Amino acid sequence: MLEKKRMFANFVVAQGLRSTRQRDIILDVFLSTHQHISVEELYLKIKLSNQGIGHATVYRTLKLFAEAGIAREILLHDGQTRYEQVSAGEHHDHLVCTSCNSIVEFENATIEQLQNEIAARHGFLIISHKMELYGLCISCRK
Amino acid sequence: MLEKKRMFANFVVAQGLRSTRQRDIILDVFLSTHQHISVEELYLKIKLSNQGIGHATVYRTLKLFAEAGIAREILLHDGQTRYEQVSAGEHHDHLVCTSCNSIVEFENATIEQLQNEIAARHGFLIISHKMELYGLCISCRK
DNA sequence: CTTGCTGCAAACAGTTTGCAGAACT
DNA sequence: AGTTCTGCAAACTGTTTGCAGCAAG
Repeated sequence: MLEKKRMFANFVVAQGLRSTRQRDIILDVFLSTHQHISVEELYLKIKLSNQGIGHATVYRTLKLFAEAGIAREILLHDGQTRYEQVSAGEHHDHLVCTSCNSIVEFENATIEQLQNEIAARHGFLIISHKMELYGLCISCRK
Repeated sequence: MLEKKRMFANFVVAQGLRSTRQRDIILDVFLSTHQHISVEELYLKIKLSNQGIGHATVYRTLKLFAEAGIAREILLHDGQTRYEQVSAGEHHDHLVCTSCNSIVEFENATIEQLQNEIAARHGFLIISHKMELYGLCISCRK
């Protein structure tokens, strides 16, 4: 939460962007949400307490959050783009070499997103996942 | 291939739909594709050899294929809906409910493909994999 | 003061839909 | 003959963009 505010603040500075009232408000509201929220839902939530923040700003700001690494775009099958918080405790997946047992960690947002889609299709609410790819590492292939 | 044509034919009969020239053509072209193809790409492909099949028909027909279980919608981040063939013999992964321990099998060619890409990026040769998504199933969510 | 940011409305892109005519059974 | 299906174009929906004014640095 504070962690993410700091992350975004750093990002803003690093990219030479500006800190604005709107971005602060949108970040607060976004961080107060759970699950994946659509842009429209977030926009309406913001509108409740803060007049005069437009759709465009919400769209633009969420893209910034994604770039800053505090939000992730989720695509479901309802034609709306949703965003979810990138949670700190997220773990990495693994490439495991069956020959020398070396392990390489990796992460891939697209796969995570597909996992969410699959879960949604089955009515599941994903809490965590485990993915391990087994094979031969570059040195053991030879 | 023939299998899928039969599946669709059965579906058409079962649902009291009609067999039409357009649906046959679209199915042929779709089955001749690999990977996930966008509706527009498919439409253009069809147009090459068959004049006068409209966008709307392609959209409507692909939805039918999905209902019939021979195609699957894929969402990437480019704003276009894509479809991939549901291939038999695909490896299944699992959705596991942490509350009632029920397990739902699923399969997703796109994830498999991404896994290969990731592996390639790290010089790995994938032999097998395991993916399990943990969460709450539709009945345990309530 | 300079430049980036915002809100608005218009523009866009992909998809869906209404309808009259064509095609299947 | 009775319906469903199709093609077209218009309508829709979610998202992006151009621009004039506003605000942060």
